[in-house]
Amino acid sequence: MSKRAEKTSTIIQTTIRILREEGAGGLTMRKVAKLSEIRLSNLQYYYKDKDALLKATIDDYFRENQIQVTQSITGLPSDISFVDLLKLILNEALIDGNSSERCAMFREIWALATKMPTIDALVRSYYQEYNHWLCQQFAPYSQEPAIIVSLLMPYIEGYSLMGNALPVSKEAVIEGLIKMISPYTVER
Amino acid sequence: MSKRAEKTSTIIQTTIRILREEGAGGLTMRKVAKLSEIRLSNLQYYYKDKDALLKATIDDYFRENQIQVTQSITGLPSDISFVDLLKLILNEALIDGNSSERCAMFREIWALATKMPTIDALVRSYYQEYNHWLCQQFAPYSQEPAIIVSLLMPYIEGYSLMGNALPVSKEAVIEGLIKMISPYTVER
DNA sequence: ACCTGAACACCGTTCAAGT
DNA sequence: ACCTGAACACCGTTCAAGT
Repeated sequence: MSKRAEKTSTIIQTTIRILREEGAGGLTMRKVAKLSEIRLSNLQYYYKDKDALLKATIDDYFRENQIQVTQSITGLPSDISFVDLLKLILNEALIDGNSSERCAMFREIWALATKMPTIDALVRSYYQEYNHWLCQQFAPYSQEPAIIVSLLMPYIEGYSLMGNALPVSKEAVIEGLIKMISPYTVER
Repeated sequence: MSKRAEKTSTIIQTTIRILREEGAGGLTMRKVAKLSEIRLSNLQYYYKDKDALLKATIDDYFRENQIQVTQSITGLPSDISFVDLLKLILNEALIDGNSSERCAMFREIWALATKMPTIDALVRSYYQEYNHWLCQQFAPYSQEPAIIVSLLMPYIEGYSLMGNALPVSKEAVIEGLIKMISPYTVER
């Protein structure tokens, strides 16, 4: 690994850590520099300002995330029923946003995206790739995977924001979601 | 209106404006003071620190918001069909998060809530009241309004985050949502 | 190409002091 | 009760200077 690659890697990792633990408000160039054990001016040599650092960090974060997500489904028995697959996915995906570091990170990213077009583009293409991949996973089970994905994915993200304020339980929600998707399912 | 009420009101309004236009990152006590035409130390007399100002502001913002939301549905013909009512609501509620000031505000609030328990509580009770009110609106049309609300509301919030990255159009999504809700509908 | 420190205008918070 | 300015430690960014 080149010197540049090594340094930028530790910088990005420190930035992700701070973002996770303290949010964008707690992220300062000086803190990143100190925790990365370099000088402020050296940090600025690699990332000329805070925006550049944020862009690179979120870009990297999405890449990591995509790998994790992809691995989470592969390795399942290939003869699993669609309903069981959905139950599995929903049980993992529907989480209280306050309990999860991943959700905290995404909330910061969503807020940043409204003010930084470059990050907004990153978010959008992340979701597009995710959706596309999920469509492929659902294709064997449905003739309209696109509509299933379009009904599920926003719900999952929204649930992380207000799932703890709903009048029915998570189990009831999952049951309802699966019932709503069943018309799009295909017998095999 | 008392002096205190007058001053705090302009302070809160300025804060909302800055939050909307520049986000929490662009909000500074000094900027709020200047735009409210008072001294920094005077601002701090009313709100002892940034957290206190944010809490009061978001509290106020939710109150305003609740009034607007409530008014948006009242005044509809009372013999409107459930499907038409849902179409109306969804057409208004499913919006691209980048185009709306309201969404920008909510994204900031969600991010703040992860770090500030006091704001998290505000968000939660806002959603709970909203959901409860919506359940009442749906009660005449369904025997299970709670599950309908629980399926719709998170979707609406999630759509503001990633609606522009879905493989199908907004119209197709609305059609799908209404189809999914129809089992819960009651003939009148 | 990579790294440094000093300087600048700004920030939140504290506090002793006024009316 | 309401308002003030000064002081403190911190912030992002710029830049001339080093290797």
